[in-house]
Amino acid sequence: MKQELERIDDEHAVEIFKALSNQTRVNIIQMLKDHDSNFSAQAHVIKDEGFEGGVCVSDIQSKTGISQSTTSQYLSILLQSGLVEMKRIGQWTYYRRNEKTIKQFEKYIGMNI
Amino acid sequence: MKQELERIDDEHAVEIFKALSNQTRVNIIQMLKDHDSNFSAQAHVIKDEGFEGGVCVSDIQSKTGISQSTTSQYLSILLQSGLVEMKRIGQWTYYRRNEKTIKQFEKYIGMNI
DNA sequence: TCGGTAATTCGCGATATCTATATTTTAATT
DNA sequence: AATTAAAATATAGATATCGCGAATTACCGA
Repeated sequence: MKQELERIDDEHAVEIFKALSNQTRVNIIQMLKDHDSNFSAQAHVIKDEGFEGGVCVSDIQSKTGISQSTTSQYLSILLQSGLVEMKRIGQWTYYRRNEKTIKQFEKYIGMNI
Repeated sequence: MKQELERIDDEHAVEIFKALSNQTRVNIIQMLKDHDSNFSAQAHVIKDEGFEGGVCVSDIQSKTGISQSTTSQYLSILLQSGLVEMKRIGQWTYYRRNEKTIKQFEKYIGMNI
């Protein structure tokens, strides 16, 4: 995954635009924002383990309505772009938003678009 | 072209992300921002005619380095998304940024991404 | 009306994206 | 070791994007 220590450059920005140029992937980013209301109670939401806000693939999949494999691929596209980060714990892979990148991206838009 | 009277919805946002998911198109948006330094003097920059900041296709084309037909297509994608607006004057078609949409887009990012 | 220049549209092959099913990998459980 | 569940990867056909050259349209000036 993209390690955006500094600011986002044009190439990285285009990669993010690509990642967001699909309605389902935008939905995923949005539902991860409200993970509490979207994945409460029974879902495999990480509360401890140092990965707050993380949601596992199958829970995301059941929300999107698309297949498991597509969900997995879409998550890896989002991961590649840096918009989300992931952590594998046991047999689950948890994804959550990477607010740092998202903030940098916002800043990029304001300054470069 | 998209007439964004109100705020941008998800569908429109995805269209804008698609428009920006290409380096050349991002370059065009950026060079139109600095139209003064990019297209000074000799260029067919509109100073009057009520379309300040407008640059014609051939001037944009010579800056991008891609073919004239591709430039034209890219501009129509940007127009469709609402990121730019255009005005035909005589045999020239002038394009300039649509700051209103861009501002709304920025706002969308901040609130919905 | 006839050229000439600007711009759009058309047609195309190459490449990429979309999204699914099937398979494999990883890890937990019994 | 066998079973089960989660997730990733492989494969594939349909569709979309990329970017070009060629053809077409639009508009000017002579």
